[in-house]
Amino acid sequence: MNVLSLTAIAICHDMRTIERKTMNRVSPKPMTIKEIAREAGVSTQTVSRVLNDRPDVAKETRLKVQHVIALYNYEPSAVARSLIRQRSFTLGLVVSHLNFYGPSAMLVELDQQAVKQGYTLLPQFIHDAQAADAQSLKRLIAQQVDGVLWGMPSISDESKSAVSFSSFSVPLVSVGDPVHGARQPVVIDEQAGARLATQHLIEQGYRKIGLISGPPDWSATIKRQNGWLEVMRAAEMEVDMRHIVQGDWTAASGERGLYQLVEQCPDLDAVFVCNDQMALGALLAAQRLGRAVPEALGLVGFDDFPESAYFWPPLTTIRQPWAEKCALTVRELIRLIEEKLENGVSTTTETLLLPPELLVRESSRRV
Amino acid sequence: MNVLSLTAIAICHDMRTIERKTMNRVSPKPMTIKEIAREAGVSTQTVSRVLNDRPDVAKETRLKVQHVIALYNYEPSAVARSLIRQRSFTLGLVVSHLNFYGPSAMLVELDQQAVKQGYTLLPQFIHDAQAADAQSLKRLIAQQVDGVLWGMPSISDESKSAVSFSSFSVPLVSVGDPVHGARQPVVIDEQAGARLATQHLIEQGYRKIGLISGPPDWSATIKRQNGWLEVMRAAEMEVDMRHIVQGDWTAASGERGLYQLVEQCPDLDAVFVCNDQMALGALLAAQRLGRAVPEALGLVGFDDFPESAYFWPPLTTIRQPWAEKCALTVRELIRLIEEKLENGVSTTTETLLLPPELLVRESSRRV
DNA sequence: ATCAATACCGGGAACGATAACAGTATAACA
DNA sequence: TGTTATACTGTTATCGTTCCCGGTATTGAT
Repeated sequence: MNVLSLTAIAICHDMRTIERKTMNRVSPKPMTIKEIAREAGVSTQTVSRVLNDRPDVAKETRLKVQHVIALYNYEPSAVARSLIRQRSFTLGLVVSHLNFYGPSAMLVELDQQAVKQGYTLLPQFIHDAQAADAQSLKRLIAQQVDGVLWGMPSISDESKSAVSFSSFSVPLVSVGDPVHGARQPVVIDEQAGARLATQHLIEQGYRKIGLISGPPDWSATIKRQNGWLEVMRAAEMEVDMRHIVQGDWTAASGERGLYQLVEQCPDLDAVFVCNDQMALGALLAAQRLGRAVPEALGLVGFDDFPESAYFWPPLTTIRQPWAEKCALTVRELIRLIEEKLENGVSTTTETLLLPPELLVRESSRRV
Repeated sequence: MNVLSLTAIAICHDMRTIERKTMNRVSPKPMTIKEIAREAGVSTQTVSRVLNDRPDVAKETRLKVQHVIALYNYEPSAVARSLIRQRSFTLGLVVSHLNFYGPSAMLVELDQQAVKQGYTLLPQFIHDAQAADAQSLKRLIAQQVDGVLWGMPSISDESKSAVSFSSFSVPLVSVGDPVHGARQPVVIDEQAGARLATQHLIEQGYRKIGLISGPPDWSATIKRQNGWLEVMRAAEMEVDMRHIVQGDWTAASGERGLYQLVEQCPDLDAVFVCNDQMALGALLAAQRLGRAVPEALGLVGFDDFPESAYFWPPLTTIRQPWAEKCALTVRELIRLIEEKLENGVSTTTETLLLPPELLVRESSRRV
């Protein structure tokens, strides 16, 4: 590639010339199994047998049918299939806060895993987190999903009561907040993660450790807060309300949080920030306050946001095994579905607790 | 909230105690319209009329039916509906790279807009970007989607040929890369954005401006690169291959990119980085090279990543009107669908070109 | 009292596929 | 020759809903 070729591309890609196209293309209706059958000179049943790889079709017939299918680029209607089979090979997912790293990372992980197991993911995005209720589940059921993943990371007022969750016609497991009626096959031990973070700060010699927490309706907030509290107590450190401020997971709230914290508690020498975005805000605040990190202020985040390693200074944080959690949860849901299909009953399994991991980078290593 | 209450929460939320639950709940099959009809003492036809708010039902009958529906928490099967109506009120979306900010932001925007217009979004996530082909479209068609949004931000080898895209049974528009057979109702003028960014650096007095670009198979890369090139040419600045390095949108590649750039071109005094994550990496590299930003190195990013304002120094960048683009594109797709349903033909519309916007922050303002 | 118009309701077909069953033809064996 | 097994194929019913039609009851006008 040289600069001359760049110019050529520049011209042909110039978007300032308004593009015109006609759209009057014919839109051929998709073929049906009946038409394929007619073309191939067999019954629809035989076509169906070919589609589903059943054994009792003569080799010659099968080839003929396959030929016609390929010729017309035919694809059987998933809708008609779901209706007759009472099965869609689809997993519903109720999720919100995709603008945050955690939920969005889990979405792709869940989809990947579902696809790998021969299922399709049907996500239902909740834009108003308070409005996630049984309604969203009903919509998924109407779509004939075989099972549902509850991925809401926070507790809405509706779902707190959640009467109708328990009497539910398909298996339901949670990858997000605990919810009445849904099992959590896999849970990450965020409390232990918070302990790791706080412990690390103590080991580095920090003594007055504050907390910037998340919104109180997220269970993650509670768990991380409790982990911090436990270690502080165990180390017999001073803990009171002046050491805690509440954020909303955004960098903006992290910045505000640190200002507030140093005001409430001037001799503060470190902070455990409950996620990395807020930690970024706190880093900016520290910079503006003239407090060098980590020399004059220790800092640990949570989540291992992909950009955290490139903050200045690089952020020490807690990595959560999301991929493993998602993979195992999907696998468990599918197990429940297929087991229910056989026995009519789903068995009990225990909750698996996965440990997070501390990633030490410069921001919390005293020099 | 005081610290004592925190302890209480700590105990009841302690996840180290393994949770046990039995799952042998009854799973009542969802009700059908037939059962509702029987319960209400009317025909299924009448129930259907009530469900669809048709006028010719006696007020009394309607109330009775509605009561039964509410009683059993009945929801009509979307699958059966789609089958008979030949219409699903669902829009397919083919998309990849959800780990990046852009695609993920567009996903929520598209969904929000679709829902607002009474449709449901059915995303099909492509995990291997090279494998996005006509196959993914066939799968969506099998699901009876009424239209498809092509959201792939890069060009795969498959879709480059893309023979089968044009003869397609439902309307298809693109919110991502241009693709043969799909219109782009709305396009963001990224080239103009890149011109704004580069122009701004020149106005701040920088003279040797490098470029850290993206992967070559993203049209965004080409456009941003061309915008930079145009302005450099117009300002009669020196431009050759030593001023360009290629990244992959990640912060890691941005860091590497800057090292490489200053090596190739030691008198460099500014960089236009094609997205904000790479800009973050470049900021780290600058820090490590001992080049203060913006005094000793000007820097402008692209995309307005939510965290950019909290980088150090805060990042000057280009904001793209994604929300507007998504909203208008969805609206246009729905227009095409409904028009086609009436006339059988879709009309031509011109492509709308939206201008991005320069956000000046400290990283590119010389002091 | 007759007729037409209106309001309301139900019966049957259909959407596109599969399940269950019932055939037909050929081969194999007694 | 008859019986039975095997290989293959077609017919009918079905999933849950809506569309198209026809039917009855009520009203109002003549």
